[in-house]
Amino acid sequence: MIIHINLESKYPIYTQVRNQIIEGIALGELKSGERLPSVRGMASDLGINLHTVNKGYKQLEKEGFLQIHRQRGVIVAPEEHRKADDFYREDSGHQVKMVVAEAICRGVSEEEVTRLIKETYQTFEKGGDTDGNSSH
Amino acid sequence: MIIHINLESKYPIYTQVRNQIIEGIALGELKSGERLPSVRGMASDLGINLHTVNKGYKQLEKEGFLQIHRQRGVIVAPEEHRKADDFYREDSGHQVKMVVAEAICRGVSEEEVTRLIKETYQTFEKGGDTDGNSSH
DNA sequence: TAACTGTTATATTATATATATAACAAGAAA
DNA sequence: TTTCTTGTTATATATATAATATAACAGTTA
Repeated sequence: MIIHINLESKYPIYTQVRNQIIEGIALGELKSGERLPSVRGMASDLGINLHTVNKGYKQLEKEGFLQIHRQRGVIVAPEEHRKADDFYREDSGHQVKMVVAEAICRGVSEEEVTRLIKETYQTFEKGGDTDGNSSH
Repeated sequence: MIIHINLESKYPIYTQVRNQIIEGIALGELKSGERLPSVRGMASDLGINLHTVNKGYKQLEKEGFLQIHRQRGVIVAPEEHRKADDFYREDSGHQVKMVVAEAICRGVSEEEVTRLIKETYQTFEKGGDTDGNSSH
């Protein structure tokens, strides 16, 4: 999977790495048990420091998306391990709250937001999906 | 309108101020043309520095939510002035993308996300709404 | 044995956040 | 007119975060 770093982004580099790995899992490009590049390999590919990659990996591990073994490397966690927990629900609840608040302020209706959600789901799920992310 | 600052939050103080003002507008607590406390007044109320308040106000002005006049103070911008533009659409599109990606990774269905959107809209719009934020 | 793994430690640089204090200029109110 | 209030600008300081660089460590794998 290919990750693009935008040095002009308002998001820190390790967050861009984190986000794009989550997108990769959602797209089915990264499957449970699949191995990710080593921190040195990924850093070298992206032209960034290994500690920056490590910071993104560590956050993903804390959030349940990855499993890190000191010598075996980094793999995508099994689905059971990344189930929705209270931390996730609080976090996504806050994000949705702000998206909706901004939408209301800008005169964007619930139907428009719902359509955007639907379209976004489709962009993630249209392709091949062999990791059990369908039929939920 | 009452703003609460959480010094332990992962969000900077000026962002908390910004977010809660947007929530206030969405809730109808803050109406178009309504005046906000001066930077000094708000800072004093919250026990923070006036520059921190100013930073939040400035961002909201840039985003079209507020209008700032050098001597007259700060007012909520009229609805026409805070219509959805390309910057907003790109920004909210990215936020929605990440919310959906995380949801898919955690086995949360489109229907569940849609329901959360609906419930969030209701929490904002159930009360009085006299600022034209209905029927969109 | 040699190469590779994430980890830890130390150091440095740059940027972001938050505060403190002072002064400015223009509008509003007395 | 004088006084007060407004956001703004400037300067300075402190702290936290982000990113990099370099080196070494301890197991795993080849």
